[in-house]
Amino acid sequence: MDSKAMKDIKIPMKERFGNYMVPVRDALEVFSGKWKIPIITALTFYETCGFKELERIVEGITPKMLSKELKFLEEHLLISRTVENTRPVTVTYSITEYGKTCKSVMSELYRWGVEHRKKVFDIEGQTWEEC
Amino acid sequence: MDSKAMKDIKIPMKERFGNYMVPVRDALEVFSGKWKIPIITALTFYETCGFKELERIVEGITPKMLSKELKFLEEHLLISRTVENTRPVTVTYSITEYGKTCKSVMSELYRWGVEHRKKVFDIEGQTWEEC
DNA sequence: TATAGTAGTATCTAAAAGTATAGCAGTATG
DNA sequence: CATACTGCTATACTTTTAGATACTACTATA
Repeated sequence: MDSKAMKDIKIPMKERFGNYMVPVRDALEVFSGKWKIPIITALTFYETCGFKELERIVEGITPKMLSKELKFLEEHLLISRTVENTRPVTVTYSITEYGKTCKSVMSELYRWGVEHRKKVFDIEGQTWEEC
Repeated sequence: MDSKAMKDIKIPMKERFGNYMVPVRDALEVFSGKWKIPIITALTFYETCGFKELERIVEGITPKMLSKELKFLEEHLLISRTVENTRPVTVTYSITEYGKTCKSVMSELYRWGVEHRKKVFDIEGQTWEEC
């Protein structure tokens, strides 16, 4: 008997799923990293913030990272940047209507993360509350 | 009038949300990176695969990365590793029941990613189908 | 004039993530 | 006995990401 006929050869992901991974990676590009979700959450909560305000609200971020992430989020249409004609010039960042659609993803990540923490860390005798 | 009383000072995220970010980052740890989702998807689809099989299915991955990611996913209880008593020894990796709970997160990431691609890239005259 | 607040940029460094290449131990096939 | 398959590991390297530190330019206040 032909052993090659016996073991069914599993075809690669791309062949099976095509570009299934592409939008998933797009989404991950937006949500992964240390700072994007905290910034989105801050702007979702406060609606509008200045640069220095965000620096204080998103604790630990450096101006370089904040600047970089804000540019990224603006390019991805999640936030908007407005220069106010004040002295000194102030810049306000706001969540866009589109940016608010992130909530569903973030709450799914949160929901799964809470369960995951229970599942994985309860074994090691830790509890979520202690963190 | 006191200007400090006028502008409401926005308190930091940690103070406002506590450890809200912790489970979100836990979830992102599992789903971010280049290979974890492809591996989870492959094992969700095929149920059980050998190491070399995964190397072929998840195209482009190196054995080092595959080994590393499989260890990670096993530690996080998403997959199980079984050594079969055959000659030569074969090792099979399977998705666990718990591992299947990733589906909800992945489909949310997919769903949002598809919309995002439309929103962001249609502007530049590209369409999702071309990718 | 010194200080502090606005919004950032520039430069350098460290750490993490990923890639390339090679090799090992075991078994089975021709 | 050479080749090729199984399941990996080791080493060195590059690329990406993030962080630390300092600095600019402008305005307002004491």
